[in-house]
Amino acid sequence: MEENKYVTIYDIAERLNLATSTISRALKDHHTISEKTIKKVKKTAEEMGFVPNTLAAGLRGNKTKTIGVLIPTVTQPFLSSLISGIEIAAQKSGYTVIIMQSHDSSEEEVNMAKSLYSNRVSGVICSLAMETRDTSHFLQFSNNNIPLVFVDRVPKDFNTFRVVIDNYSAGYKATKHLIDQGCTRIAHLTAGSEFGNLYNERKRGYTEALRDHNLPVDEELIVNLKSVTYEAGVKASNKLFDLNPIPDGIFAPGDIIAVSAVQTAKKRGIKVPEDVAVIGFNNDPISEIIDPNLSTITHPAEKMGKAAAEIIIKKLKSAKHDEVKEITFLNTEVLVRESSARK
Amino acid sequence: MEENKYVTIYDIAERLNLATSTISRALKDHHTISEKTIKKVKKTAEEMGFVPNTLAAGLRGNKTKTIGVLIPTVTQPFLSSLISGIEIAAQKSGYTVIIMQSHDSSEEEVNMAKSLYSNRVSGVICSLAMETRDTSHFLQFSNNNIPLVFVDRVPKDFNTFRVVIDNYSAGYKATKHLIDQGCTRIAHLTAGSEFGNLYNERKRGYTEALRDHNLPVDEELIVNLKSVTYEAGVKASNKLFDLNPIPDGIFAPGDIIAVSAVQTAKKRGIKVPEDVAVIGFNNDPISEIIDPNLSTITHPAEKMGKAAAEIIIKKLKSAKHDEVKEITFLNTEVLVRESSARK
DNA sequence: AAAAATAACACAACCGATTGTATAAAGAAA
DNA sequence: TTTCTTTATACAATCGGTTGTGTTATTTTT
Repeated sequence: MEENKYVTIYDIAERLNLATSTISRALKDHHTISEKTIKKVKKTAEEMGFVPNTLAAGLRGNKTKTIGVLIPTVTQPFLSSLISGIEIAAQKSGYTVIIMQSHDSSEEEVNMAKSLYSNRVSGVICSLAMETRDTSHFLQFSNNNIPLVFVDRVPKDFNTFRVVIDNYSAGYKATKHLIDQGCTRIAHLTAGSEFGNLYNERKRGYTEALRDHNLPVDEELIVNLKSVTYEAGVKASNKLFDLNPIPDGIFAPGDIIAVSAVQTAKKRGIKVPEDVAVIGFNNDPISEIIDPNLSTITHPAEKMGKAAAEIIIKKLKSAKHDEVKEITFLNTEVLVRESSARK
Repeated sequence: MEENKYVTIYDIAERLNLATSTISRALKDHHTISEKTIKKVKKTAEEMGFVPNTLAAGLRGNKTKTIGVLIPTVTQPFLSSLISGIEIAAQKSGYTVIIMQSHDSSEEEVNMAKSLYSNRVSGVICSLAMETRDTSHFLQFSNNNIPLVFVDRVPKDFNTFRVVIDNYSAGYKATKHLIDQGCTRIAHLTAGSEFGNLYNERKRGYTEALRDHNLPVDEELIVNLKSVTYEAGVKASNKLFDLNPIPDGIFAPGDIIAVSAVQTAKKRGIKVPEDVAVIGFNNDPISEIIDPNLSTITHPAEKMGKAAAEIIIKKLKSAKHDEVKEITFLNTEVLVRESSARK
């Protein structure tokens, strides 16, 4: 079989009797190179099957046009949509995306951050591992002026870009929606420890909405999940339905959990939304397929990915050394479907 | 703010009054370097915050320990699980994963293949874009001895590694299962053109199973989908349920389609599985959440990803120039749940 | 027509790790 | 003590683009 070695600009230079610098510049339409030469070089490059070596360029220029993405997993709909958004925006500007999964382990996150640094990524987008408390492994990026954007699950005290939704307001909206539907005994499933401010914020929105509408905050209606899985949701839902009286509304901070609540209710002969109205979070694909359709809070995953990537790309272009790292809030909406429509 | 520049082996060398070659070797526990020096170098490297520059190493050694993944999208459960498997296996061997989405466009696939080549990936894993007919853009890999593995959606006539399931046999098994449940008028939803042998194979399994059990192959029971979406599934299902008599079994080559069939049936007052038994394909998360639970064919996505990555890593280790590119068949199983359990 | 400006290209250093080869020092063998 | 090994480290080329600075032609200006 024919073994093509990689074609380099040296090969082109030799063939055309030009200097490599001329080849390099011609391929980039540099103004000091004549039209004629540019045309000739490009044609020859094409013919010889030249493909530039990104490594060489990156090494020399100390920029790789690569965005590192560090997330818990790629299999959650929210996160795969996030990636999709990142990838699309990156692609558009000629950036390449490197993906690593922390599997919600801090230790892996630390290693992978190092690996991204080692790969000299131009920017980093991260959604923190559930476990992560200490975020000092991200200092290597911010200290070296490598744009760093946290998305969705963000640290509290790290001065860098963030792309998030307003979880407090989303939690408030979800709860208010249930109140508007006439619910007065609204349960809330929550998750995460005191560190994961994401679920805490939603919970805060929930309690505030109750207070604002003169409803009591009943601790027995707030169930803390060990993990955000279907099974954990079933367990928690059963706990709620064992109460007497049962809650007449449930706000779950994720669609999988909400679905588990809906199905647990159905199994126990409890009608949704008549006996208990349910609202989820994320607008996962399953929410509009399940029966009854699940009301939910939209979580603009792809938009968030796009926004995060664009922040990085913009930052790399301007190369200004500003200290102000803005927080981008994306909008969420209450999506009313069957599972909560009582009126 | 303190601006740490990247620390290089030169910096370490200078600090310790040693040659860079010594540093490089010490960091790799080379046997010609004394224990004492190795310890000293490693300690200093740690202190100075040295992180090796992957680009430099890659450029020099002409190997990047990077696996390029080129797939239609990351948001399909099957594909995100595939990635997950790839990433886990890659991580274990110190490989990095670059991901690109073709969005089922051939044109993008061509560009991205070039981009992967430009990034000098060590190996490539690809699931073809729906649109792709011509696969010559993958020759740059095989011609340069860069391991190339096609997964799931593979080309017919390209001599390289493949990781697939036996779609024919899976289609046969699914259909036979319905026959075993007593179905005699089994419909099949299919997709893809004559080029996408994946769906064709499943269809072939379907027709063969019918023939083997002396059931007629009725063309009006075979509906070709324009796209593999929920909406297209609803449309096709309605077409089937407009028939008189309606089919008593449906084999859908994907869970989303199967779910659409189940729900369309329910909406029309047709009972699943009593009036019509339904079996899907893939074992997507939704299949065990939907009511009734969906019978399906398991599609070992993560295993396939793992297998594909391992083939590449193994190939890179042996570096043998073998011409035999094996096909890896992974096992599928009929997963009987409620939607087809009539007995 | 001489001076100045510009165009077109060549030269060579550079990015940072790797690695074959050379050298110096220390110890062993003769 | 001299020669031969062995040990430990240094030297320098290399990977392939990029880019600042020279060096010729060629054209324009005065």
